Amino acid sequence: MATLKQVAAHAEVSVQTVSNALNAPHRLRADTLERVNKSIELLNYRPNRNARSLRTSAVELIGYCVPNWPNQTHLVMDQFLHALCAAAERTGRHILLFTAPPGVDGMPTYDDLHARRLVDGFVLSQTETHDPRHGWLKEQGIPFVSFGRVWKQTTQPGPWVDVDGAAGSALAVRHLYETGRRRIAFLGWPKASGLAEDRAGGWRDECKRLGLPISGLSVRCREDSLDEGARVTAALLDAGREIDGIVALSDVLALGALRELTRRGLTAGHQVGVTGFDDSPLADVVSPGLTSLRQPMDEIAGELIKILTGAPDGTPTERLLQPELVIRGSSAPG
Amino acid sequence: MATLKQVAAHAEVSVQTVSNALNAPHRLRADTLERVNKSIELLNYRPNRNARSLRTSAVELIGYCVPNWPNQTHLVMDQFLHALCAAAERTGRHILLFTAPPGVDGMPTYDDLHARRLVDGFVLSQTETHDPRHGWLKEQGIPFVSFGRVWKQTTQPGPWVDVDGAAGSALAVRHLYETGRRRIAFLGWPKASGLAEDRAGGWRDECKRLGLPISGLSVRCREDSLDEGARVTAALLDAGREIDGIVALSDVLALGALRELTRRGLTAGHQVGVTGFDDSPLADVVSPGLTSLRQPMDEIAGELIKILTGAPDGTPTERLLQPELVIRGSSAPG
DNA sequence: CTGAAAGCGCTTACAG
DNA sequence: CTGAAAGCGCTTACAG
Repeated sequence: MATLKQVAAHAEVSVQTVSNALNAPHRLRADTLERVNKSIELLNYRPNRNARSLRTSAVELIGYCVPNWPNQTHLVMDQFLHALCAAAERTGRHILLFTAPPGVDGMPTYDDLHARRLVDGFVLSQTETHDPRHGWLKEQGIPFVSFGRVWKQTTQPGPWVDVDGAAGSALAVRHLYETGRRRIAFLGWPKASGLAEDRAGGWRDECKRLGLPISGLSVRCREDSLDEGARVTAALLDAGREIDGIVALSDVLALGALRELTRRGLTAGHQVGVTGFDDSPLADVVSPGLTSLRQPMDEIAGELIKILTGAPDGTPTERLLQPELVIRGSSAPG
Repeated sequence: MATLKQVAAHAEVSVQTVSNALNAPHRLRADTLERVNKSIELLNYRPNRNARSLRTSAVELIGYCVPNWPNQTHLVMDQFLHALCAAAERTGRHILLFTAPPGVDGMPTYDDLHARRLVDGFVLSQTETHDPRHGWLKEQGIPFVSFGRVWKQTTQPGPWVDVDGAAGSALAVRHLYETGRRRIAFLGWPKASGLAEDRAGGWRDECKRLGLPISGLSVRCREDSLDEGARVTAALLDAGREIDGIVALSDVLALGALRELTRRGLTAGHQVGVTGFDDSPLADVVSPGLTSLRQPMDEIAGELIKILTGAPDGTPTERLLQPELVIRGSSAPG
């Protein structure tokens, strides 16, 4: 491997000039620049990143904790990681993956990675209600940005990017309404998580706005599973709610609803319109396909990187992005 | 941040001694070691990784190209990444994620990451038939290990770890046989990929061994989609093949088969036993669940890291691991 | 516009 | 067992 010194010798300039050619080319006279660049190319020179990082104390690496929740598979993680990676690379940075215990037990790992200068900062995701990581990192002065809000806190520590769940539900309700549905149920999650409340609120408000009934049409599932989605759908139908639309809080729940409809000889997208959330690979697995709310991954990733790497310190930044309804057969006009 | 120098001053030893306390503690006298360690703890010292890497020219980072194939979602990628990360961390290393164009167009990216010392080497996955990356990397002398074989080459460049697809199919056939099935079909893939041939071969051989028919029972799908799995299953049934078992090359294809069976009023796991490959999250999405062949992710990851970081140069290493059959309702005794 | 010098924080032979 | 010195490959003020 060629070094800066060798390039300098070859181009008959000082190392400083070569460094400038790379990092501040405008400082060089045109002919010098050209000569240096020729030498760089000829020697196939690539700056050693470790030397640079040591000097500048910036590693241009962003830490991301790869989640491991067997009970809640992150079905769009590959999409998210690809988008995050691509966004980081657009600024000359990369993503460093690591594992850590959940919650506060994982903080020493975050701290260590930062202290040993393996990363400049972190992107947090899989945010939980009362997530302790944000406050901890902020207190330590470790740079981070969160994908997802920490709910149930008056003011969230640090910057975040999230997708507007309420607007998503409203979009789904409006779409079902426009395809002729008038009794639209909502399938929610177990305990009152912030995310669930957000999406439920959007359903409720939009139904009210459209003059649709909501009483008895919102149900909570015990867990995010297909079986629960099916069970709850069965309960709604058995109770004689006469529903003709279902907005489910997740694709998994929505698929459960579809299964129950099929089992009863009802055609999803015909008698009952169904929508899910996140536009996971599951949405394309059923037939007809599941209408679902897509998270704008590229935009999310772009904002995360921009905030983490660009925002001047102390500027709390918050970005709420809009989901997009991907329409498939499960919500075809009835 | 405390530096080595400050720790040395605090412990009243030379920097060299502190370095030894960290990297070769056996060289220190017990009391010196203890004194140094106390100072390290007191000053909350963490060695700067960039300085270390600059000196040793090892970054302890392993590159992994995050795939982006919308048409072939990597359904177990999160499992793989978690296992890979954990295995790397057990050796003090981490995973660096990056994106690159597919095929030979991506090689400059690999080269650049290595030349600029962002990574020591690479883990390749999503290996394709005739994958050009292996030969290229080997030629450049860039360390790598492949998860998955490059088929159609007499001798594959570089070390690899893979899962025995033939053994997997054989396991599935034997299981279906043991639950009473005697006419077991195989759902394969479009063109003759090495992976597809491998798995098809296992089905064929095991059927022959058990004295089961194979003629007309092996079909190729045009793509890895649910619809194709369903279409091909319908064709088999319409042709009066009287099948009572289906070994599918992927979970997606298997799910298609299940859908078609359900559509015809047949109960999977009752009249027809069905198995898939990879034990993706999809396997748990259907009801009854899909029996599928699980790849031993932790073992795969462990071997990959061991080969990449431990093998002395020039030792070509090849590891073929065994999949495990995860039995669910789709293959319950008929 | 260009260059000589110092220094980022470590590790590695080499002496003692 | 411990220490003084050199050096990994860059960048950053600072002079000229």
